[in-house]
Amino acid sequence: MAGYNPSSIEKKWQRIWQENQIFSAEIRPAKPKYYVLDMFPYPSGEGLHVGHPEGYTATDIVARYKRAAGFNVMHPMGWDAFGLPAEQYAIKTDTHPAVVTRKNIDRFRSQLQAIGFSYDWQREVNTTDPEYYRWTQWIFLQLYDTWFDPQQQKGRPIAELVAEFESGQRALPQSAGNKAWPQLDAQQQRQVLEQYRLAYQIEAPVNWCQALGTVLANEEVIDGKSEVGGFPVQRRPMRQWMLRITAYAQRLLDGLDALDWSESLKMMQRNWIGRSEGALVRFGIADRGGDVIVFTTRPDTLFGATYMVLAPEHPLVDLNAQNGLVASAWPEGTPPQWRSNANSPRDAVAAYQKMAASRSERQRQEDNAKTGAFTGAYAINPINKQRIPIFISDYVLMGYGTGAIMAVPAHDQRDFDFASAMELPIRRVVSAAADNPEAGKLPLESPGFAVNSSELNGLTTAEAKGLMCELLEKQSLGTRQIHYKIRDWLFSRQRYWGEPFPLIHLEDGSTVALADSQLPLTLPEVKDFKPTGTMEPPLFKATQWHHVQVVLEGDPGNPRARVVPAGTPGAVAARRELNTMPQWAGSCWYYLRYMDPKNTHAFCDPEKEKYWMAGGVDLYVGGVEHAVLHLLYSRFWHKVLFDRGLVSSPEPFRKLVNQGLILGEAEYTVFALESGQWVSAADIDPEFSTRVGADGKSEVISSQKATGALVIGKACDPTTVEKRGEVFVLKADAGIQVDARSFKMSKSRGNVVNPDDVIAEYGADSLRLFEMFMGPLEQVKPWSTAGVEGVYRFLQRVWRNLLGGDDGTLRVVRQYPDGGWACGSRRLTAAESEVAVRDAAAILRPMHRLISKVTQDIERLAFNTSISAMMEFNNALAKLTFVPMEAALNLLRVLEPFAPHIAEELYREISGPDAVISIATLPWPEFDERLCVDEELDIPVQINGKLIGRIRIPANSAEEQVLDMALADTQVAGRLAQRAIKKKIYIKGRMINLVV
RNA sequence: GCCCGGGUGGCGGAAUGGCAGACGCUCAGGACUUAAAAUCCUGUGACCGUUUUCGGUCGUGCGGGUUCGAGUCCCGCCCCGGGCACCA
Repeated sequence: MAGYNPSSIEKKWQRIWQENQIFSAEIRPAKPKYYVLDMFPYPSGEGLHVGHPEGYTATDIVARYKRAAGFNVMHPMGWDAFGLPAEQYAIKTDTHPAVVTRKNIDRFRSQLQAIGFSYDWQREVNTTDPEYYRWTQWIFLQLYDTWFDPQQQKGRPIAELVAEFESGQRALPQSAGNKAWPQLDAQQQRQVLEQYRLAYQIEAPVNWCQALGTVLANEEVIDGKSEVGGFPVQRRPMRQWMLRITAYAQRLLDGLDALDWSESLKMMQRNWIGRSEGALVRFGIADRGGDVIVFTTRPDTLFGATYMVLAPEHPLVDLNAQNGLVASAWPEGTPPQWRSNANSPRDAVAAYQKMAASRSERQRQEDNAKTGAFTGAYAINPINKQRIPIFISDYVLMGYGTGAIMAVPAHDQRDFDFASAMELPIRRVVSAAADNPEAGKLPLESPGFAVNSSELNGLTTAEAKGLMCELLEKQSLGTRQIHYKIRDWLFSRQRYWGEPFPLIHLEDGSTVALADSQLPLTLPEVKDFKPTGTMEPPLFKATQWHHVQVVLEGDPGNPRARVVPAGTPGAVAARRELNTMPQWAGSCWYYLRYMDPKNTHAFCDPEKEKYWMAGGVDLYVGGVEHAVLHLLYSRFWHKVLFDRGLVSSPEPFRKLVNQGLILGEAEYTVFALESGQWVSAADIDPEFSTRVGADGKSEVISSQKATGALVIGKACDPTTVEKRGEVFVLKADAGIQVDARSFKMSKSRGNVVNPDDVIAEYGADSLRLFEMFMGPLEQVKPWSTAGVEGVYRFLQRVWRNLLGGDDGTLRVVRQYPDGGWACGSRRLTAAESEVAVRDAAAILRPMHRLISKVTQDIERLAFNTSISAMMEFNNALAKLTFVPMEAALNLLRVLEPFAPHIAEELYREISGPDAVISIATLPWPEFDERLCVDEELDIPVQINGKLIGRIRIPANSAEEQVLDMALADTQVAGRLAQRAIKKKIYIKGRMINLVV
């Protein structure tokens, strides 16, 4: 029998699985379902990297294990294929994005298939397929047709809102101008409804990225730059589509509690939603009337409010507005430090607004110094009627709360800093608890007891908050308020490669949903899909597609539009929406489509949804980078679908695990000046940057701390360094510290590992095995080529253990009913049979232990220790002369989820004509708890917690017997001498401790 | 600054409060070989003593505590990674 040669067996088995549909999932009501899901990839032009197969292998192991354990498993894969990178590439190479996308998908699919994942490929989905995005559009229309009822905390159909308006059960909004519903015309009714829909359009400042030619969601902007490409992003007013995710903020927050997700991930979502409890407080404007409303989380400190601050963009300080509060002359007695060398408040405010507008988010963050301008206006503190000055400052953000604050410098660091700069009064209203080490200091931000606060005095901070809210509410000066940081989701993009919105704009300015029968609304085939260079989307150029004739159907206040040929009676001219949806749209619901991917009547058959989604997806694995984007968006969509009765579970993903990043191979970097003289890593600036050196290899550049001289770091051979204490140093010069770490894989570093290369050299099974053997799934870990060789050697040993002894013979033996033993077709001699019996007895208990260990470890996703257990068992097999068939089959059965190709091949070889078509169809082996422990155990004996010796006992010995044996042991007896034993402790099967 | 993770040999890591370092890598020595590779065997936390069998001491970031017993639990620090951050 030839040795282990992965390339000759892997393709073969992939074909057999495919041809026999081994992994197809159909509803089998008798079996419990198990839905195991991967985050589907964005098929980039780069192809797979080793990070993809990490999570995919983990889910594949669980899928294969669960199938064997009697579950009906759904394990699908698909493509998240709309989006910017493909479009950017298409523009650069002047290829249609559809062509680029198709090519990338084909590449990804063949790469994934080469790894041998047990996907049900008949369920493959592709977000750019019109038959898929037809339902993305349809679900968007459900959002468009839903309003959020705050009383019921639930999304309801627009028709129910109309009914409530009609019956007068619900009051119309103020914008309806005191009219009743039937008095409004159709256009007015549509406008009222727009204010309630979960999908709505507004003209508002948005994140515009000139380089990408599109707007971006808040979540896609990091430090004022686009997440994709790192281009600058500006705030600009534009008409945009928004999704009212804020309505679901509380539901999204509450839903997290019951989910089996990591605490850190839940925390990220909680932070993003950003709930804070406080109050809205109304401050009257002095001498002028009107008021300013602020949001505060510390209503208890209202007596300490000594001034107010508005954001520079606040409407009340808009110098062009009618109702602005900025004074035209400095009030009498304005101190010079408030005047900022300006002739009037108007000048000061104008100058400050200009300065603030020119500062980027980044600059604002980096510079924490407090600046501002006095508006010349005063407000009245509603609780003590004090006159307090009103300032503007960019430390107050228009985007949070009301864009205005009451400043309490004694109990807020920022207010304290501003008050110090402007010489404003600071009034302590909270006294710290006695044990608080910060007691004497200001500002005091921690809770304590109210002081200088009239009727609040003596109350704890929590009590004072409550009482203040009551006082405010009684006098109509304010209300309790829960505020969320999360903003509505900006949902439109000015790009070509996305789902078109199924919406029609009428000439009267109202917007109407397209009729369901007209879905999918496909992207027009255009030659020129490039950004227009203006703020108009590329679809603007598809004039024919863009201008249409429609007829309206249904309730005139809430109609649907059908595009008809020109000249159709009743048709009116209209335009299509030209924006497209963002990349996240398709991934918001793909896990639902897998259940019924070819359905042309619904996004998913309700019966199938009920079966597969009961309790949600059972296991979802993917990268942590989607913590607040995809995972929040799809929870939102899911909850809307749930409210509308379209899905049966309130949360989509019951258990979620983030796989850890895989870093490049560990590198040792030694630093030197340009002269070549070594510099210790301890003596250089820890801020590195990288570049490509003259020899084409990547270099690290930094500077020498003492002199500032340029220092160049180059990779050095691990054999030239050694560890001294905490650090690595050069063997040649122990004074020179070397930087030792692993870097994120990147093209520029040249440390990217391509799975194709690993498969070509070691096979898919070794790739899978190593990815799992590296360490815990969720942990960040460095790649190691030597490690891949390690698992490859393990697989070779398994192969040789079963198929080739040292002399090249089959080593697997089986016993016939007549009691005789055979190795293949050869009967064993009497002497050999005796050996076989002994081997079978020797391996019995290790075999049960193996099954037990692997079973439990897969359940807790501890794949690395499962593999260790298999290695140990295989090492035990190597010590035998013969390998009993049962031991071999069980090893292969538990190996199959991890390394399926070799398991299949060996199974076929050793079981000959009895073999079933695939080992994957065999049930998972059972183990006997009693056979998992050895018959005799070595038990360590300690005296006062110190190891003295060990005794050998029968496994099921009673405590008393064991202790007697311990005391009888000569080693122990000698140590004990005649000291009295105070306490005897026996932990069953573990150890003995004698306390003297 | 706030909130999560995490710190165990040369490296990746293992260990329901019960023999720390499983398993793998690396390295060293040996066997096989004309030789090399591959393979197999042995050893591989540090220090000390015998320098061969063997024996001893220390050891899970640091300092304390609980416990018969702590890598594991509690308190206080240090360091690393990640997230959020002028969010009122």
